[in-house]
Amino acid sequence: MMTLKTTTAPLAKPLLDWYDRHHRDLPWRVSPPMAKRGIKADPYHVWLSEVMLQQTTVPAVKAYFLKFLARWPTVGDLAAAPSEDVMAAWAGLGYYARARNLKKCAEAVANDHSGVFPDTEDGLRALPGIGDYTAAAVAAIAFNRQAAVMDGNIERVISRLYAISTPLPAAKPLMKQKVALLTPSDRPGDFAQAMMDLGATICTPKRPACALCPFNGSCEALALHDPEHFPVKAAKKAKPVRVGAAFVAVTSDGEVLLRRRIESGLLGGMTEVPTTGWTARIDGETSADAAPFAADWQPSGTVTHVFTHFELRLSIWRVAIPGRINGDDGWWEPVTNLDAQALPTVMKKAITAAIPRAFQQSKDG
DNA sequence: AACTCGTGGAT
DNA sequence: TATCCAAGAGT
Repeated sequence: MMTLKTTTAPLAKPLLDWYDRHHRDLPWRVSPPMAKRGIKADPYHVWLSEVMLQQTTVPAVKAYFLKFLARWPTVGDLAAAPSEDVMAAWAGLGYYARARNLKKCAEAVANDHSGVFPDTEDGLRALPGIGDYTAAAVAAIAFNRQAAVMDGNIERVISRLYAISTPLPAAKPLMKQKVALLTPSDRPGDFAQAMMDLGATICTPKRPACALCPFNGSCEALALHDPEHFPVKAAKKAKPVRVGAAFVAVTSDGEVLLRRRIESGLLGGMTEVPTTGWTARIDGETSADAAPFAADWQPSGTVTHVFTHFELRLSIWRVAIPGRINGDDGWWEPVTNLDAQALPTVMKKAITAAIPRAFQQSKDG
């Protein structure tokens, strides 16, 4: 007779035991030894780190997290900060809608919740920039709620544990059910973090270290001798290549013409040098005819930048002029102050192509 | 449901 | 070099 598989809930214990020994120490995390001494996670720290970590690697986040925390120690401080400062501090981290929503969320907490984060998944989910994942993660990690946390790491772990052959993203609801069944009432936050650490360090996309995995006696993908086959994903679309131009004008006083992009869409609300009207779907003009003002524009090479869904090749034009010229919009910024601007990486590349040492001229650098 | 939305490191 | 992909959210 066949043995019915027991409920999967008992898998939480070997995972938590593994986590107690092998957890990563991260700046925003209260590690098990600290928790044992009664240290509680700060919801502000948990929320800030979770937003930064959305589609972003741990190494990239660390410095930004520490910088934000030093500059805005509480959610109230962040709520009171000028948006331009927040966008400039976020520059380089990508997905800039996160920064816009971060500010909105901080304001909502400060103004509508007396400066205290909601302590339930539903309450958190209603805030700007907090989706299914982040609501569950903050509820579990900061408030010890038994929430089912599902991110890319956990999708991989679950898809292998149960050898789920349905492609993502269609398989997400099933995977979330599985996670909910596994999540314990005791230490749900550590369980979620343990699952993510496991996915990041053991159950990796390539060459998973199954010999070290606390689930290796239960993993169906390992039993099939092909863990790398999971998760199955839908095919991706090819990235189109778009072209455009960027214009770097420098006065004899060492000022560069900058302007602000519209609030929505690609690089929304960020600062740029004048560029032509390229988008993910439409090529922009590449010649100096499209410059913000007529001048002796000089070609300065091209910059290639790969976004998530398209590749951009920008023709760079530069000109040295005696003094300011009225552009239709924008402002003139000292080259020595470019580091303080909300310049996304693609714009730093464009400026560097025209002014090679532009970002080595900061006042305190 | 399918798109849009950055960046840099690993393989 | 090309591809993947990393603690996803908003529309």
